[in-house]
Amino acid sequence: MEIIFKTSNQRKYKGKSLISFPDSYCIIDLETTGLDPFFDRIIEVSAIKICNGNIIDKFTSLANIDNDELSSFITQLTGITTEMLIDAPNLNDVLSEFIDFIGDNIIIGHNANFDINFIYDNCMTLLNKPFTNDFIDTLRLARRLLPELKNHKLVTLANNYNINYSNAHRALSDCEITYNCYINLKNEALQKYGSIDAFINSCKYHNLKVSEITTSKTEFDTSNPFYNKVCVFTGKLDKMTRANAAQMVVDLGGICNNSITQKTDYLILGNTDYAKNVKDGKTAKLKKAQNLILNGSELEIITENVFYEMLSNI
DNA sequence: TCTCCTCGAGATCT
DNA sequence: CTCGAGGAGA
Repeated sequence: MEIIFKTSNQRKYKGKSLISFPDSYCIIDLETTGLDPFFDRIIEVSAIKICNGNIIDKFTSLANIDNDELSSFITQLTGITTEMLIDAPNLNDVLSEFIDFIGDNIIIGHNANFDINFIYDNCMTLLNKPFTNDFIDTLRLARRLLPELKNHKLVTLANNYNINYSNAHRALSDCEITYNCYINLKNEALQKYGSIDAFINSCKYHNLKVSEITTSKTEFDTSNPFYNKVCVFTGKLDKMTRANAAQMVVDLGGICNNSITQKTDYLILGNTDYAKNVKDGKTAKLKKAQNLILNGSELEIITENVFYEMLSNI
């Protein structure tokens, strides 16, 4: 049996994936012989250059694959045939021109990592330099802006915005489709979030703050065990999310907090097996709670199951 | 409070 | 790859 070890491709100088909506950029798309940059080859390269919101230039070229036979699957998918590639220029030359065309523009593509990885690896081997441009992925934007869609394939996005998809799967056509999607996604961000900045902010890392959870209830059963009690969670609950559990506590007139203090009444223990960075199987919150108890605090440490039993007895 | 880490789950590109 | 859930540490 033959075992093939893939070289570790770290792509150390690869650009960053950005969430932003610039007015100057290059849309790119590739057609290739398959999905894997290590085994497969680029057969078509296209780009559209946009400056201050206007299309100012386009680039497209096929690239030969040394008279290799193109698979029928790719021919059927793209319409590109083996014959069409025979007289095409070498990828080496195509790539040089392409890199010049792109310059230091921000790249935009649908599932941009796919194209960027192919370009990066071929730049390394053919031109002996990395491809470092930052990029914007319309797939990533679409997942954020259109979570209601079934999926976020380019065809689905195009249908959603009534964009003509009939010439899809040739590189320049896909660039045009991606361009139209990008314009629409920008509008989507404005409409759904009020401003581009508001959307970008919503993408930033966001911790669950259980202390900020509110309730619509106005009257509480003051005899329930959570009423006016301060609860803290640690670990991952098996049967519900922490947000849901915290909501139940708050709905009973309880208070949730993110850290253990003198005022904490209950520490609810979830599962910490998954967390490899937890030493001794004890989270920082559990250790702190145990110390407080040793010093005479009334704080109670309860398991997830006990927590549910207390809830079901109400 | 903010930043960075880890893990598992779920997609998309030709 | 990216995201969400959650932890650790400054």
